[in-house]
Amino acid sequence: MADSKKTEQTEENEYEAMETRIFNAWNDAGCFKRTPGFGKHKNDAYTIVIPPPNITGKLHMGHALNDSIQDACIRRARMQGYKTRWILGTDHAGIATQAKVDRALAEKGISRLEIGREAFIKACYDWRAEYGTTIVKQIRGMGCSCDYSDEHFTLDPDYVTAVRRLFVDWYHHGLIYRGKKIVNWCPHCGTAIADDEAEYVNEKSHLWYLRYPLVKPVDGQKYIIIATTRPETMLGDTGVAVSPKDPEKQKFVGAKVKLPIVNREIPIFSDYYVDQKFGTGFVKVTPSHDPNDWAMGERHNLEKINIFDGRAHVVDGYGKFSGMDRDEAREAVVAEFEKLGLLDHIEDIEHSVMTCYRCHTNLEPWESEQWFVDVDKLKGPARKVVADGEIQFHPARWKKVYLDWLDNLKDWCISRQLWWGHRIPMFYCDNCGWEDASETDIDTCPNCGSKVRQDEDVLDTWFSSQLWPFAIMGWTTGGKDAPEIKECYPTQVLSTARDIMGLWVARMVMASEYCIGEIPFENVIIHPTVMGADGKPMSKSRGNGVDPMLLKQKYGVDGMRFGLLMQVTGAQDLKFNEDKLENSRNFANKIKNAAHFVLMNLDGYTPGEPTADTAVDKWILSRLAHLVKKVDEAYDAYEFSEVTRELYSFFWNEFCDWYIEFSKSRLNGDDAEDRLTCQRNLVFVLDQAIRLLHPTMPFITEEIFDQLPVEKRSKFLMMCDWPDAAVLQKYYDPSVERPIKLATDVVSGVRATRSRYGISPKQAMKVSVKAADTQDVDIIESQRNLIIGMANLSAFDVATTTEKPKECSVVLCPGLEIYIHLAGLVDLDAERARLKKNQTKIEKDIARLEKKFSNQAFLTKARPEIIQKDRDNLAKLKDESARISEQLKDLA
RNA sequence: GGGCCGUUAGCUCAGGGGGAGAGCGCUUCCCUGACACGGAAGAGGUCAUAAGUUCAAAUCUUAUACGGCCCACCA
Repeated sequence: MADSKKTEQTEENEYEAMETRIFNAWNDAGCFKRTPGFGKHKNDAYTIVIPPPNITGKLHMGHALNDSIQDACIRRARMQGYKTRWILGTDHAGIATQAKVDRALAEKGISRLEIGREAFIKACYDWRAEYGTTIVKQIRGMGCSCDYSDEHFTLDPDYVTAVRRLFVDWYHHGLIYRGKKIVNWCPHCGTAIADDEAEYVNEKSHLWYLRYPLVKPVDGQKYIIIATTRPETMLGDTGVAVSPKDPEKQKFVGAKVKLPIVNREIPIFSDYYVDQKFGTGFVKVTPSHDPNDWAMGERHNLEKINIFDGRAHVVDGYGKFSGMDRDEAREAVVAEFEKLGLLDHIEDIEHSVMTCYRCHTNLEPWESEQWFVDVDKLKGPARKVVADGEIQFHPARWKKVYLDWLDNLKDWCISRQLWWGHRIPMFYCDNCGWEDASETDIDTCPNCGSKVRQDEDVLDTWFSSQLWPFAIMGWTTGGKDAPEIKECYPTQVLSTARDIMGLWVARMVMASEYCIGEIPFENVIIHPTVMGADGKPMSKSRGNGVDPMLLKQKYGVDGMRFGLLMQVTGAQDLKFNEDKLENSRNFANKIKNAAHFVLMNLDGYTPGEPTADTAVDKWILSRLAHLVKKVDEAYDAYEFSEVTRELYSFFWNEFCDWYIEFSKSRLNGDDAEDRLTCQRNLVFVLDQAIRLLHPTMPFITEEIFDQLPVEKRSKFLMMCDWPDAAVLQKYYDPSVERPIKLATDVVSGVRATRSRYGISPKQAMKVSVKAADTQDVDIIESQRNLIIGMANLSAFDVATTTEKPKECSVVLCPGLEIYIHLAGLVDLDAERARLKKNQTKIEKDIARLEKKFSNQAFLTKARPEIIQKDRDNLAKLKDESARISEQLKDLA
C-alpha cells in the first residue's frame, strides 16, 4: 500500500491534448488503413490481427501491454516499407457477456427467463452498444495504429455465416457429433463448460467413510466401507469398484451391495482405475456424476442414473431428498447414514474442486447431451506446422507447451446452454425425425414438410474465435481466394497472453489449416502476464489492480507504453513496476528537451550530410550505427525490454550526456564550419533516434519530427523510413571510442576531484596531463576545447614529459596521469586514504590474475586472445599500482 | 504426479563460460543558458544451496530449498 499514492488520479492532464491532436491528424490523413509499401519491402504485406477484446469490459493492463507490443511491431514494419495493416475487432464473449447482462437485468429486478430469448439478445446488443465501444476508444487513446475504418465483431452477419459454414462443413464431414457425455456443468450459469474453462481451487473438505451393506455376507463380513468426498452422489451409485491388483478384495468381486436409502442392489467389480492404497480400496461408482466413474460405467455396462437437475437439485423420486440442493443433500445423506449406523468415520482432507471460471460456482460433472468436435483429424496438421517450425513461438519454449496441449487434447464440447452467441445451426423435424445442419435458416422439413425447430443452444465462444484471422478477411464471401487472404495471409504476428495458448492459438491453427490450408500467422508472441506489485494476479478482490487509463494520464501514452515494454522480458510473469513508467515519462521529457536544445541551436543551419571528421562525430555516428543494428536484432527476436534498453542508454547516456554536452562549446565557438558540422550531426542523430523510438513512443517522436528540418517521405514520422543499418554501417568503427574515452576520463577525473574536495564547478581549475605516448597526447590535444568546456578549466596542458606538480590530486586512468592543481586545498590524509583504498583493489585484481597465470593449464588451454587480454590487463594493473606507490611516497 | 518459469545491489529487474549491470531508492554537491521529470560525484552484491563439467562457472549439468504458473487428478 506504500505505493498507492502513485496511482492517484491527477487533476490536470498535460499529455492528452497533444496526443489527441496527433492521433486525429494521423487518422484524418488515412495513416491507419492498409499502407502502401515502399523500398525493398514494397510488395510485402505485414498484417496483425488484434486478439479481439471482449465487449464486456474496458482495457486492462494485459491489453495495454499487448497493444503496446503489437503497435510497436506494426509501426516498425510500416516504417520499414511493408504494406501494413492492423485489423481491429471485438468479441461477443458469450458466457461472459451473458453473465454481465444477466446481472444488470437482475439489478432492475428483471429475469432473463421472463423476458425471453429475443428480448434478452436485444439487451445484449444494447450492452454492446454501450460498452463495446469503450474498449475501442481506449485502444485509440493508446495511439494504436489499427485500421479503425474496418472494425469487426464476432457476431457481424458475415462472421455468423462463417461460423455456420464451418459448423455445417464439420458436421457433414463427421467432425462434429452429438453425444451423451459427462460434461462440466455450471448450475449457476446453467450451461456446460469446457474442460479447459474449468478452474481448480483447493478446498478444505472431508472424506466420509460410509458402510455399504452386502446383500449376502462375504466370509462373514456384512458390509464394506467406501470413502467419498461426495456422499450425496451415492443416490446415483450403480456399482462399487476394487482394484484388480488388490488380493484381499478379489473375494468381493461379483458380490452385490444393497445401497442404503435407495435400496438399490449394485454389483462389486474390479477395474484398473482403482488405486488400492487410497481410502479403503472400495470405490463407489456414480457414472452420471463423475467422469472417471462414467468411464468405468462404460467399461462395465453400469446403469447411469442422473440424480441432479440443471440447478444441481436432487430430482424427483428420492423422497425427502428430492428438491434439495447439493449441499443440503450432502448433509441429509450423511445424517441418514449416521441414523442408520452406517457412518463409519469422517476424515479432514484438502482436495481440489472444479469451479466455473466465470462465476466460481462449483461445477457439477453432469451427464447431458452436447455437441462435440472430434479433434483427432484436426490436430495433425496443427501439430506439424509448429513441430516443423513454420510457426515460431517467442519465447521459443512455448512451442513445447503448444505441442503438449495438442497431444493431450480430447474431444471438444462446443455446445453451451446460453442465449448470447452463435446459435447452433442444427434443425430438427419432430414429425419425421429428419435433422441436418444448415448455413441458412430452415423453416419446413424437406422430408415431410412439417415445421422444423432450430437447436436452442449456442456455440462455445472459442468456436467462433478460431475463425478470427480469416473470417475478418473476407473468407465468407471469397473463401480462401478472397483478395485480402490471397494478399496478406498468413499474418506475421499474433501476440497474446499465455493462458489462451490452447483455447485460442491452437484452435486458430487447426481451423486455419482446415479452412485455408495455411498457417494463420508466422510468429506467436506469448507476452508475460501482468501481475500486481505484490506478484499476485491482479484482481478486484485483492485490490492490487491498476487502471491503464490512469497510468496514461499520469505518464502520458508514451511513458506508459515505453515503461510497459521495458518490462517485457522472456519470463512468464511480470511484477508490475510503476517506477518504470515514471522513468519512461522522464525519458520522454528528456527526449523533448534534447530536441528543444537542438532546434534552438539551428540558426544559420543549412541542410547537409552528416560528417564524421572529428573524434566526437565519428564516435556518435558509430554508436548510432551500432544502435540501429542492436535495435533491429532485438525487434527481430521480439525482445522488447532489450529494444527499450538500447534506445534508452544510447539516447540518454551517449547522445545527451556526452554528445550534446560536447556540442555546447562547438555551437558557441568561433569555428563556423565546425559549428555547421555539429548542427548537421545533431539533427541527423536526433532524426534517426526518434525514428527508432517512434514505435515505442509514437507521440513525442511525431511531435519532434514535425519540427525537424530534414527531408521527409511523408509529413508524418509514422509513414517515414526506418533507419537502415546497412547504410549506417559505414560509420561503424569501434576504434573511435578511445579518443572519447580519454576525453571523458579527464573530464570525469576532474569532476570527481571537485566533488571530493567540495570545489564548485564554477571555479575554473588548472590541469596537467601526462600521457603514455605521443599518440595519446595528440588525441587529447585534439579534444582540448571539449575538455576545457566540460571540465571548466583555466589552464590545460598535456605531454609525455609532464612533471607532477607540487600540490595536486592525481587521477590515474589507463595511459594517463591527470594532475589537478589544488594549491593548498588538499587534505593529504584524505588523498592518501583514497589512494590506498584504490591500491588495495588493484592488488586484489593483480593477485587474481597472477594466480591465473601460475596455472599451466590456463596457458595451454585458454584461447590465445583471452590470454593476451589478461596479460595486457595484468601489465596495466601493475603499472597503476607502481604509480600509486610513487604518489604515496610523494605524499608521505 | 508430469512440465515450465523464477531465485543477481534495499526494491523491480537485465545479463548469460574469461574483469558484477540498469532504473528506482540512499549519501554529498549543484535551480550551470535543453531538461530539477534535471546535472555531477559516490556508497551498496560469496549472482539461493550443494556437487559436477571446464584451464576458467553468476553463466553449462545434476540434485536440493524456496516462490510462482500450467497440465493431469485419488474416489
